[in-house]
Amino acid sequence: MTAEAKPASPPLTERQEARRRRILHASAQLASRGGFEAVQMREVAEAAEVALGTLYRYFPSKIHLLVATMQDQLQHMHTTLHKRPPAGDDAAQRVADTLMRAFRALQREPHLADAMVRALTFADRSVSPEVDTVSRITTAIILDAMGLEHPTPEQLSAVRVIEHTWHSALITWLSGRASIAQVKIDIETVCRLIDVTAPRDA
Amino acid sequence: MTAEAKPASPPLTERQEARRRRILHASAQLASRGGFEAVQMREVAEAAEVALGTLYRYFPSKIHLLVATMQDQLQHMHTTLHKRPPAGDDAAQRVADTLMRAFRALQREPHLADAMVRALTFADRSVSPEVDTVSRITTAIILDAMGLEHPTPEQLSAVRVIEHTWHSALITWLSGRASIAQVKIDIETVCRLIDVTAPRDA
DNA sequence: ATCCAGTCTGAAACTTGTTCTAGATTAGCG
DNA sequence: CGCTAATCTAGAACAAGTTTCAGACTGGAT
Repeated sequence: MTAEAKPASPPLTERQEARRRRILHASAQLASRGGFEAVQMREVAEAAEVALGTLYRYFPSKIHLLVATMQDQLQHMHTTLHKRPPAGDDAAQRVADTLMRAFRALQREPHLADAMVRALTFADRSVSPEVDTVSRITTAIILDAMGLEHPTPEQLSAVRVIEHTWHSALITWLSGRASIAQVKIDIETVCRLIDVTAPRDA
Repeated sequence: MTAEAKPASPPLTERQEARRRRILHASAQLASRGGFEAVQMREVAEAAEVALGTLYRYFPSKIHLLVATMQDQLQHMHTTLHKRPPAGDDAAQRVADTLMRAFRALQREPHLADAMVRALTFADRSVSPEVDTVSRITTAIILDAMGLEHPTPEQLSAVRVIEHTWHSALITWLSGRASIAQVKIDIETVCRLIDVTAPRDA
């Protein structure tokens, strides 16, 4: 389950892969400073030592770029979490722990988190495939924490609700309308759904 | 409970109130056609017969304008819902019904919904007060449906989670990544938290 | 009625995302 | 090696959000 599958329409050459990487790096770098607005396409291009037109060939819009940045970061987080899986009695606890751990990771770079999450929720239909990928990774993280291989439809719904809550709570925190304590409480509240939707082993 | 309180820093004259109304109307009108991108400030100004600078005096950004538009629409919806409160045995059912009713109302103008919700989640700190107002109205709608006067902190958390889910599910539907059926299921799932967090009358 | 401060208008200017173009470079191929 | 198609670059140009400014207008105080 290395989950590194890329559709890879045309396989990229080495230099192209390097360019792509430079671009994503520049994007994350700039985002880590001023957040969404600081990621200016001209600056990304310059920092990545790439022409503006090339940047747009790799990522057809600023939103695409930031969503791809999020994919990248989430991938990292997923493997990191894999190394130290949450210890806990029940699934709800483990999921809540995992999400709060992710949350603290994002706290370390709040501007980056801001840029990525704002892009994610602002994305329109043209970015659906990429947003879907992010969603799949998030789902995988949560299911991992739950320790489930074959979730029921009910459980999948609960997982989606948890994801919704996570994104939205993140936004309210990032825009200063909710405290970290409140986010924690709400995450724990939504995780109760895991118990509620657990299939009775009858 | 007419809930018409406006901080109203400087009380607006009649003509100013009329301008404000024309602007909001133009905004909703344009949004109903092409959604977020169709709400172009120059066009709003023209349709509202107001100079561009004036538009910006009333609403300091496109996001402010659209969030204000949402406030306006939500207010309508709240009063409409008041007239025909949901009938149902338990609170969870009533809340789910209410939200799905709101959902169907938004479905009638998907482009408008798109513009408003995208603006809402994209809003940064400078729009926090306005976004908070929207959140308060939404909370009021949900608490009304629950029939609660004095919710416990636990219940308030559940309500926030429901709001998170509502916004986020709306977005996934608007961007074509979830079906209406799925939204319905997820709304019903999250509403289970209402039962779970109901205080035991012991 | 007159005057002042605040408001509104029309238009230009500025910013940043996005598109376009002409010419250089690169990659793969015979 | 030499050719061709794809890719990359630099830079101009365009679009829409936002800011700015000079002058006209309005509403209220004297």
